[in-house]
Amino acid sequence: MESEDRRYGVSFHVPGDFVDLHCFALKRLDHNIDCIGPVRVAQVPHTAIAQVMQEKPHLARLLWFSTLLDAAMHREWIMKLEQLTAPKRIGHIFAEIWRRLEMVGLGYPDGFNTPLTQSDIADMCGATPIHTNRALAELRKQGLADFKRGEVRIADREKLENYSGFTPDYLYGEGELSLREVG
Amino acid sequence: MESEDRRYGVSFHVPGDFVDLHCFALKRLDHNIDCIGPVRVAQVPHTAIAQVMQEKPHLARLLWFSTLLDAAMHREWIMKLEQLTAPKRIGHIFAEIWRRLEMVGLGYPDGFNTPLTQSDIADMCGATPIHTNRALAELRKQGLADFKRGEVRIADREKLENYSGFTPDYLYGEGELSLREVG
DNA sequence: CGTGCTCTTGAATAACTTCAAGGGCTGTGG
DNA sequence: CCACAGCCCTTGAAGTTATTCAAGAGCACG
Repeated sequence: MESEDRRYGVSFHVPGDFVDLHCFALKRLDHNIDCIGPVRVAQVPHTAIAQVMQEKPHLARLLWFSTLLDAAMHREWIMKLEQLTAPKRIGHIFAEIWRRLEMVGLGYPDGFNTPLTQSDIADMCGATPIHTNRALAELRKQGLADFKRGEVRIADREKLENYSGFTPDYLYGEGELSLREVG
Repeated sequence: MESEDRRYGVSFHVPGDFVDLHCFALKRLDHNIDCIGPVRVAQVPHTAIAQVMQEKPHLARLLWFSTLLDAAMHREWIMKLEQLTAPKRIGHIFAEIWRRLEMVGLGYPDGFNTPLTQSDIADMCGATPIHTNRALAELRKQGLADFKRGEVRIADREKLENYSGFTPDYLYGEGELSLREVG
């Protein structure tokens, strides 16, 4: 809680996400976007969004919905940071990553893989890398999650989610407004 | 960081804010809304929003903008919780409240008044009321801010904002898209 | 004139950071 | 193929920040 120039994470994206649609309406960006793993990017010019907004109200609402999803996730992160200890924060973010990867078909039955390092996780959990390392050891010891160089194995999903106070509601995964419908 | 049923705060509103526009597009609410002080409320039926969205694209974009502002504030809170110690978090939230009250003409040159108690502040800063109390004493001692039963006096704005790592960018107060233009 | 809420203080414990050092894996150049 | 550099992870120990438990003071309202 000292160093001025430490990086901090406010959210993350999985393949398929519309990245930083926010800057379309905000006009200016209040954060940076870093790539951790390899990425494939499609760009959407702002003029195209503006046109879609005008011509297809249903799609406009869908775009709006997608940014509100980001806000809902931000709120959950705020809860996480205000209420949970480091091991629980990490368990919580693991639960979120796993669910979100599954939603785009990239999860496994026993966990997931990620390009994130322990330092990256630390940045997203408001802890030092060292403390994060010890928290990970704790999760491992308790049989909740096993992180090893980007491979995360989770024996019992319910156990981990209960431990971390995670409920997937805020991901709005059931939505009839799901983005995936539009292809 | 222990008790299960503690309340936590993810944001606050000042008079004039469109409260929880999010639930229009999300359909379902992932948080509660508490009134701390006296309030005056105007309700907007969802059907009216839907109609405006369809007929006035410019207004639709304004509504969208207003929810993105909430998301930007969420991000700043995440930074605050990940990076700052309790006294700085409190200084930060004081700076934000002050600015936002000023934007609607409710601030004073030397601070602001608020119905918030120390416990409420604690809920928004992820600290216990006791620790919040000591952090407030620290701010007082350092001449940064003086909280006394809802009256907050700030001698030197710049000093407080520097101390707390606060910059008002994320409030997008200069916007040509400012909500106030529409009346 | 108490009852309840807000605020304050003290002391013991827990959570987290910082400083310091070392181990393990991977890729690269000699 | 080996040596080395660099990153990622791990561990120890001391110090700081925050929580918990406990108790009491100040103020407002009925």
